[in-house]
Amino acid sequence: MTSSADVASHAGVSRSTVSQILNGHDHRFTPDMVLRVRQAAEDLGYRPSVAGRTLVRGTSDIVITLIPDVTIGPPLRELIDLITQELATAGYTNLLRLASTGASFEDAVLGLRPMGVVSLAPLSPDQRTRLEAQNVRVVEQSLEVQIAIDGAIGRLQAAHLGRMGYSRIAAAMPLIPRELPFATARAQGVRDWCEAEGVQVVDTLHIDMARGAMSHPTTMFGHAQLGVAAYNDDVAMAVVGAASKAGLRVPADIGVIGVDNADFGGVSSPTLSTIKLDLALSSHAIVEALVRGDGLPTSSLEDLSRQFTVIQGESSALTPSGRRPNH
Amino acid sequence: MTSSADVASHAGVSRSTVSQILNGHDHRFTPDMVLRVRQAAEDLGYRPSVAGRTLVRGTSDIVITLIPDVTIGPPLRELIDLITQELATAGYTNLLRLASTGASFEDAVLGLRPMGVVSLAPLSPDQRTRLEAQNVRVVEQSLEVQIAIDGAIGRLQAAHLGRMGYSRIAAAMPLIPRELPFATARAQGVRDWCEAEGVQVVDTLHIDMARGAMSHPTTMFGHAQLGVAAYNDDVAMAVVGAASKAGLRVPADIGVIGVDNADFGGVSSPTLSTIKLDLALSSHAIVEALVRGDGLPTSSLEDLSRQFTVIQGESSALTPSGRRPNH
DNA sequence: CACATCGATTGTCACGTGTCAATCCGTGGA
DNA sequence: TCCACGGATTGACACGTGACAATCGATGTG
Repeated sequence: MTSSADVASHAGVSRSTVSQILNGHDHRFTPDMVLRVRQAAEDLGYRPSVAGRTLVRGTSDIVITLIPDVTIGPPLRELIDLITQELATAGYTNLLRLASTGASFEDAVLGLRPMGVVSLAPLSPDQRTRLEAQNVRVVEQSLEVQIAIDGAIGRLQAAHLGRMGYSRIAAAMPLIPRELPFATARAQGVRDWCEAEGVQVVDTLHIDMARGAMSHPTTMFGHAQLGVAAYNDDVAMAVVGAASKAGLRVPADIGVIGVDNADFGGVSSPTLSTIKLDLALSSHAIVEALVRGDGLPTSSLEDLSRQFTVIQGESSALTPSGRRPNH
Repeated sequence: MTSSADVASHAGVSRSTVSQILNGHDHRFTPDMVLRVRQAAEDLGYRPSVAGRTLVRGTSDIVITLIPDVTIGPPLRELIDLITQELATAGYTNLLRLASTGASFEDAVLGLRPMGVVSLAPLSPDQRTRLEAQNVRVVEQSLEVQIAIDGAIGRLQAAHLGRMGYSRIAAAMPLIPRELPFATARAQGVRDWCEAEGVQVVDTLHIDMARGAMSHPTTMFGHAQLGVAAYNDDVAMAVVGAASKAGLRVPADIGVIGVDNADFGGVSSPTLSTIKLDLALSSHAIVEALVRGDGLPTSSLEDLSRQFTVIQGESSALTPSGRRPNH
C-alpha cells in the first residue's frame, strides 16, 4: 500500500511537497517539480488514505445515501447514479446503505464521520436529530414533501381518468402497512380532484397482492365506467386481472392507470396507462443542498408536477379520442 | 465528536484502559472498572473513529458490495440485507455501490482500504487483479457460476413445461445487450433439457420490451401447444400479451413460465408460472468466504438447483393434472 | 525485612495525512 | 560585502486509535 512518503522518496522530495502539490497548492512550486511529483504518484498508483485524511480534517469525504425500502427500478437507479456522479465531481464519495437494514445504521455509519447523509426515504425525527448532533449534514425526502408528491400523483391520475370519460373514480391501494402513509396521500389526492371537479368518488379498493388472491374477485366493481387510480403498476395489474376474472372489459367497463412505467405494463394486454416519474432534476438540487450545507429547499408543487408524465396505455382508453401520444 | 480520550477522562482512567476494555481485553481489568468505562462510553455516545482504527490497523472494517446493473427486487434486496447483517455480526460494515457508476469505483473505493469487496456481478479480470494487488479480499459471482445458474434455471423451466405437457418448447429472451450472456446461457439450458428428453426445440423468441411493441405480434407463435421459457416475469408478461393479441389462448395454446416471482405475476390474469430464486443460503457462503479470506467455493450444481422453486401459476397449466401447490 | 511475583493499569509508539510556520537559497539593492 | 527580500521547499504537529512494553502496588515467600 503506497503512501505519500513513498511518492516523496520516489520523486526525491519531501512528503510535504507531495501533499501540497496533490491538494491544489501546486502554484507554489516549480512546474517541473509539479510534473515530477505527479508522475511519481502516477507510477506508484498512489491513492491517498481516506483514513489519514479523515483524521486530520475531522470529517471524511464520504456521503452515505440511504435507499428506501422499495424495489429499485431504472428511474431510482438513475437518480442514485446521478447523485453519485455529481458528488464525485464535487470531490465526495457516495456510498449506499439499505434503509431496511435495521437500526444498525447509526452504529455502523457514524464512525465514518461522513460529511453528509442523503436519505431518499423520510427519516424519523430523532434519527435526524442524532445525525445533526454529530455535525452530519442531512438532506432527506421529508415526509411532508413525499406526501405532497403522492397527493399530486393521485390528482394527476384522477384528472387523466376524468379526461378519458370515466364518470366514477376510485383509488386502489395495496394492503402493506409500510406503504400506508403514501397510499393515504394518494387516495386523498384522488378525492381532492374529484371533489374539485364534481366527479363521483367511490370507496378506495384495498388490493391483496398475495399470489392468486384475485382469483375469486368480490363484488368490488359495482359500478360501470369505473376509473381506478392504482398505487403502482403492480396494483394496476391486479385490478386488470380481477376485472378480467369478473368478466368485465378493460377499458370499456373499467379504466386503470398505475404509477412507475414498469416494463411489464408496456407489453401486457391491455397495456397499462401509467405515470412516469422523472427524477433527474432532483439529483442536482440534492447535491447542491448537501455541498452548500443548508437544507433542501422545499420545491413548490408546480415544480413537482412537472416531474410527472402521463403515459397513455390501453387500460384507460375509454373514449375514442384517447390516442396514444408519440414517445 | 467524542473520542476515547473523552471517555477516559470522564471515567477517570487512562485512554489506554478504555481502548483495551472496549476491544475485548476486558478480562485483564477489575469488573467494576470495566463497568465504569462501559458506562462512560455509553453516556457520551462514544463511537470509535473508523479513521483512527483503520490507520493503526492498516485495513478498515469496511466491505464494499457491488450491486449489479439490474432492477433490485425483493429477492436481491433480501440477499443484500442478509449479507449486511451477517457482516455486522462478524464486526464488519457493509456499504453498497452501484456497479453502473463507471470506472470511478476504484478511485473512490480503494482509498478506504476496505477489508473486502463483494461483487454480485462478475468483475472484469483486470479489475479483480487490481483489487487483489491492494490486498483487498474479493468474493464475486463469477461469470462461470452465473452462467451455470442460468443454465440450471433454463433446464428447470423446460422441465416444468415438458411435465405440463407442452410438446414444443422455446426460450424467450429480451433484446438487451447487457443481458445477452445470461440470456444465452438460459436458452442453452432450455435446449439442453429438450435434447436430453427428446422434446422438440423451437428457435428462441427475441422479445422487444419497448412499450407497445407487442401490439402487432408477428407470426412468432407458429406452433400449437408451445411452451415458452421466458427470461423473467416481464418477458413472460410480454409473451402472454402477444399471444392474447394474436388470439391465442394461454395456457391452452401457449404455456409460459417466467423467473423472479414478481408481484404482478401473481395477480395478473392469467397468473404467471414462475421460478422463485431463494438466495438466503448464498449469503452465508459469501460472508464465510470473505471473513475466512479464501475464495468462494464453487458450489456444485446440485446445491444450486436447490435454491430454485417452481411456482405454478395459470399460464402453464395445460394438463388437468396441473394443480396449484400450497404455499 | 528484602525480594520475587503477579495482577492491574498506564505510557508510548506508529499508522498517513494536511496545514502552517520555519528554513533554505538565490537575487538585487545599498 | 552585507543584508533584506521573496519564492521554493521542508519540518513539525495534530488528528484517534490499538498493541505492546513498562510501571505501579500489593501480596506472598524465603
